[in-house]
Amino acid sequence: MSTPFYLRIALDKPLNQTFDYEPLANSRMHDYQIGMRVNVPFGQRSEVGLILDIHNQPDIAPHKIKPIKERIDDSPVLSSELMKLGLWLHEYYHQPVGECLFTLLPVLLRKGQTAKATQEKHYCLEHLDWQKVERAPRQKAFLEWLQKQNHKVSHKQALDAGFTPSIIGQLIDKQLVSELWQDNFNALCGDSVEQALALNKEQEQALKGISEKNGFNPVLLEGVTGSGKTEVYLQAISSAVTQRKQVLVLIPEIGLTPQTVQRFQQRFNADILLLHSGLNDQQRLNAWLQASRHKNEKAQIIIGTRSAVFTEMPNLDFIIVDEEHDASYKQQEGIRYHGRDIAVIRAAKRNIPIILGSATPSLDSLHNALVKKYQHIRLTQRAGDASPANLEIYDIRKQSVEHGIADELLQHIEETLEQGDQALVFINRRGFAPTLYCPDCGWISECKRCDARMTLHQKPAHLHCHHCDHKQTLPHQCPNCLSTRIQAMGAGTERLETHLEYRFRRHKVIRIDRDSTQGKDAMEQLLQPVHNGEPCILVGTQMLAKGHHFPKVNLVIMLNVDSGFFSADFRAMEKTAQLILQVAGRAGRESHGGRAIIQTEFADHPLLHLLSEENYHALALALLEERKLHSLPPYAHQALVRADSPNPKEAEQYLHRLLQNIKPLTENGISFIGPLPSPMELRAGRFRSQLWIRSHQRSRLQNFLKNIEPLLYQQKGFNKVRWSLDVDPSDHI
DNA sequence: AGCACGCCGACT
DNA sequence: GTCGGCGTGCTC
Ligand SMILES: [Zn+2]
Ligand SMILES: [Zn+2]
Repeated sequence: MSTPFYLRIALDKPLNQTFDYEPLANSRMHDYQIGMRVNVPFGQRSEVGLILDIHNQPDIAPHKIKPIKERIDDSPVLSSELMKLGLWLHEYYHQPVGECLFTLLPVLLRKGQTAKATQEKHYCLEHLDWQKVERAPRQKAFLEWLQKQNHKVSHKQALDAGFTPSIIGQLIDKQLVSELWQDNFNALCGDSVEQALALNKEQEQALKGISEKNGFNPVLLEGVTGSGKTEVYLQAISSAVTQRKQVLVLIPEIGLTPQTVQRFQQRFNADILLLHSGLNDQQRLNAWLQASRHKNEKAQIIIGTRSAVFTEMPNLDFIIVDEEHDASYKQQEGIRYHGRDIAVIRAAKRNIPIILGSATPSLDSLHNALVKKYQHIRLTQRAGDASPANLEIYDIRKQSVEHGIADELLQHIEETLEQGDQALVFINRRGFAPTLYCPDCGWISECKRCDARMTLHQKPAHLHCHHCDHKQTLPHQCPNCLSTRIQAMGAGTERLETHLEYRFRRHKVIRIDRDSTQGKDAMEQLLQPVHNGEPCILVGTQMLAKGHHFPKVNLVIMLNVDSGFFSADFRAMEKTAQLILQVAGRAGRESHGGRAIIQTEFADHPLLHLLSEENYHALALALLEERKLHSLPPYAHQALVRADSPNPKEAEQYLHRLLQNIKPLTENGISFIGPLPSPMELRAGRFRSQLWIRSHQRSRLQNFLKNIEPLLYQQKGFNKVRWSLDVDPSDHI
C-alpha cells in the first residue's frame, strides 16, 4: 500500500541542480527528514548529500534513479531555520543550492563525519552538604562555584578556574560531586564578578533605544573611539543572558583580543564559545554542536568571526556585529556572502534585536539608518577624560622627504620620545621599497606574472611580488643595461624602520607587519617594550590598527594614506577614511589628547579637510551625496561577473558572449558596464575581465540574476576561463 | 568539481 | 601498434 517516494538531494558541487534518489530498501518515509545527510552514489564516486525534500515526482525517468547508500544522521543536522537560510543564500547570491547549504555546516560534517563531539569528563553537583567541607576551603569554593555554574562544569573549565583534580577527587569520594562523560565543552566559563558600569547620558539613551522595542530591532550604534560601545553591548544583552538564551557576537578577523573576551567573561554567568580561525576542524565541530544543542539552562555567548553567523543557535535572542564596517565580514571566494548582512537577515527572520556597532559605519549601514530602516544611535562623547586625537594634515609638497617621512615630522617624534611617550608611524606598505629601478635606462622591477611591480625587501634581500607571491633574488646590476646604479624608489615599513633606527639611535624601533610577525607569538614578543611603556617608535601596516591598545602612544603619523583618494574603486575613499580614523584612534587612548598627523601630497583635498575639520560622520554624508549623484551603492545595486584566463583577451571574449546571451533577457532598469579589463588585468598569470550588472531596484536585479543563472552555468566553449558571480561586490579586485 | 570517454600525435 | 595529451559531456 505504501506509495514510492524519492529523496531530493543537494550535493556540495558547483552544479546548479539537485538529484533525486530512491530511499534504502525496507525503509519508510518517516525514516527521512529534511536536513539529514545521506551518502549517495554519484557517477563512479560516493558523495555526501543533504535531504532537501521528500516527494513522489522525480524529475527524470524512474529507472535512472539509484538508491542512496546510507543515511548518516538519525536527526537533521540543519534545522528548518538554517535550511531556509541556506535557500535564502541560494536565492540571493545565485550560487548552487548544495554549495550554499553545505557552507552552513562545519567542515567535518560536510565530509560526512557523524555529528558527534569528542567526549570529556564533566562534574555535576550531586548533593549539597556544607558540613562535609567545613574544613576544606578549596572544596567549599569548588562547590560554591559549581553551584553558580548551573551545577555542571567540564574538567577543563574546572582546571581553568584554578581547581585541581585532587580537590575534585575528594568531593567525588564524599559523593557530593559526580563525574560523567559528556560532549566536549570548550566554552569558557563566565563569572559575573564585575558589576555593570555607570552609563553616561548618551549611553543611557542608547540603551533605552535598543531595549524599548521588542522583536526585530536593528540599531546602528555609531560611537566614536572610546565612547563606550562595549558597555552598551554588555548591558543590552544582559536580559537575554538572564533568560539563559544565546547571544551571537560577530567580530572582525583579527579583532578577538583577550580583553574583549574578558569583558564578557567577567560580566556574565554564561558559557562563552569562541569561534575563531585558530580552531581546528574538530574543535570547530565541537563548538558548533554545543551551540546547536543549547538548552535553556545556562546562557551562551557565541563570539566569532564571519562564518560564525552560520552557527545553529536554537535559542538565539540577540545579535551584535562589532566594527560592522570591517572588510573581513565579506567573504571573497566561493559564496561571496556578507556576514553583517546575513546577521541582519537572521535577526529579522527570528524577530530579535541586532546592534551594528562602529566608530566609522559603512555607508551602506549609514544609509539604512538615514532612511529609517535601522534605528540610528550616536555616541559622540569619549568616556572618562580622554580627549580625541585631532587629525592634522601635513602638506608634504614643499618639504624635503628623504626616506618617506618629512623632517619636521621626525622632530615631532623626537619631542614625543623626549617626553617619555611613544610614537606610531603607519604605512600601509610592507617591504623596503615598492619599486627597484634603473636611473640609466628606466627599467623597473616588474613582475612577469602580474601587471605590478615587485617589492624590494632587504630583510632578507629579495624581490617579492605581493600579488602572486613570486620571489626572485635581488639583482646587483640592471637586467636591461647592466648599470650598477639601480636603486630603491619609494618607502615601505623596512626602509622607515632603517631610517628611524639611524636617526633615533637611543630608542627602539619596532616594525610590525606580516613579515616581522611570522611566528606564533612574534607579535606579542615584539610589542613587549610597547606594553612596558618604554619610549619607542612603532612602524607598521594595518596590523597595528586593529584590536590593540597602546596607552602610551601619543603621536600617530600616517604616510601614504592618500593613495586611496584617486582609486578606480568608488569605495576607496570610504575605506581610507575608516582606516585613518582607526589608526588615529591609537593615539592618546587614555592620556592627554594625542596628535594624529596625515602626511600627504594632496593637502588641499576637500574631503580630507572635511574629515580633519569636522569628523567621519560629516565626510560620510558628503560621500553619500556623491554616491547618489552618480547612482552608486547604496543608491543602486550591483552584481559583478568576474572572469579570468591564462590567455589574453579570452576572459573578455567570454564575458562578451555572456553579455550577448543575457541581453535578450534584459528588462527595464537593468544596465551593464563592460566587459572591461580588471584594474590589474594580469594577475598571477591570469588575464582578468569584469562585467557589471546594475539596477536601482534590488528586486529587479535579483530577478534578472535568477533568469540568467542557467546561462551562466551552461555557457560552454571557454574551458580555460574561470568565472564567478559577486552580488554586492565590495571591491573591484 | 571529478571522472570517463574518445580522438589524434610520438615513441618503445 | 599503444601511451597519453586534453577537449567534451554527464553525474539522479
Ligand atoms: Zn638600466
Ligand atoms: Zn606577481
